[in-house]
Amino acid sequence: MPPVITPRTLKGFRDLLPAQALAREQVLQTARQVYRSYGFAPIDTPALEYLEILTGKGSEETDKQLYRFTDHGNRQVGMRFDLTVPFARFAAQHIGAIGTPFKRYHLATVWRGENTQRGRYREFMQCDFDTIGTTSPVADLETVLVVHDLLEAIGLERFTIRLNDRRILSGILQTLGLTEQTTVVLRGLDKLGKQPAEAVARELTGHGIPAATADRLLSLAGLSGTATDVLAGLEPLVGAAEVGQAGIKALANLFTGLAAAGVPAGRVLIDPVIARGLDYYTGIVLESFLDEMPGLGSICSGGRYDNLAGLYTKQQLPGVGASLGIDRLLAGLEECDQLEGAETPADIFLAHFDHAHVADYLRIAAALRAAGMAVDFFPEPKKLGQQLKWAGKKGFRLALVIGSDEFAGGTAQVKHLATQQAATINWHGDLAVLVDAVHSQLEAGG
RNA sequence: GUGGCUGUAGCUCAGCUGGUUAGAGCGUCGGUUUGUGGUACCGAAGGUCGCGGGUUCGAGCCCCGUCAGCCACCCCA
Repeated sequence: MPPVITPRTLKGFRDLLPAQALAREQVLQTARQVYRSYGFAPIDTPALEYLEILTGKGSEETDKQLYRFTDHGNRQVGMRFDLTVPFARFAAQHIGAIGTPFKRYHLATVWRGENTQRGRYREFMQCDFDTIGTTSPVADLETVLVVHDLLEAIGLERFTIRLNDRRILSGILQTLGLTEQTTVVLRGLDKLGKQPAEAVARELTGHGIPAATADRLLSLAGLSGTATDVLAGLEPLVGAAEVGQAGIKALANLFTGLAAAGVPAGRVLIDPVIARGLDYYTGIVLESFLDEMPGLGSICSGGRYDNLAGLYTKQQLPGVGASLGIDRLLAGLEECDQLEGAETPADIFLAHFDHAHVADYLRIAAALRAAGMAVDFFPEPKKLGQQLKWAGKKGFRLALVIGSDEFAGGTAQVKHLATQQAATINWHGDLAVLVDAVHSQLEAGG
């Protein structure tokens, strides 16, 4: 007997059981539907890229997190750590074929060799969508609308989209004379949600920023209320800086658009502290949070950038987009027990009751499937009670019980597994009648 | 990557200052006589106490390492 190998998965990598995989697939399907409803088209790119493509940005952080290796052809290879960089390469390479404006979505797995935490894995999926080749505010508005529609379509009850515009921050930094310390300031502001204001203030003054200036920056966090209120509060901080004024105006217009599109007030608000770590954002930036779990972090983030593919082409490609972190979202929902527990994708359980009628069962199952219903036919003629117990646990909606008595009488029993209510169908051996009856039972079952 | 906490049956945990064959609830499986589940009763299976090493007459309990999870920093989905 050879020793068994311990079954295990790598840190940050995990298996999905049916309930989790079904939940993920359902969200993916929702994302596809919403993205497509706005005209975004799917693309795909390889999981592996030439290392130079991925490290081109030169950020040491991504360098550290990259999974990299040398392949058998002695090529330096990296695994993609997001979908934006591969998209930039893709756009640069194919812009002649796709033309602008171009709207794409991309649902795929990415890998980051960073430390794990709740909702943070080393392998996870992102659901990106972007519009490139236009600087129109309509595209910005549409991005927010897509995020809103998506979160709503997923069935989230309580979520908040937080919006800001990098130009406002730029304006404030200009007015305060802190343009040189942009990185330090934005990083500090980003922490305001998690850390006490004093700690952030200390960090800022530690970088040589005068205490009075730091206080003005921190006052950003105190701004709250409606979009109009917050923007009014930002005016004096932005002062005469033109970029900042442009940002304020853009956000004001954006909120007008959101209202026109029917987004409920309160779903989207302005958070002047949102900056987003990535340095390529230049216009609006957004993050979204589950109201119940702010600690989970943003589940859907994005923004506008001036030049997506500058590393790979001379052509300037502005764009705007966002990304849903589906695994983080699902981790959050699972923790709140908000995931549906079904372990089967099929609605109908067909009991294997009378072994002599296997051919009939197969015929019935085929007819139901042909009508678009998913049917699971139990493989063995176990005791009916056990079959029903199994079916109930798996989360089927209907159980179809047809034994020799039913076959003799041309009837069938349909059982709603959740409520235990049963109905008798008279189909007289006519499959079409049976299919219709089962279908209407499914609809009725809610 | 750095620091802190944690790791006992599928799940949630108990296991007194280290001492004989490691327990409970839930779940799973089987049964409570012939064709009907989630309630009740009976019974069974399932753990080399994450893994490896050390200290000890003796370790689930102590020490070291390692792997994994959680939290913070960092960064982000």
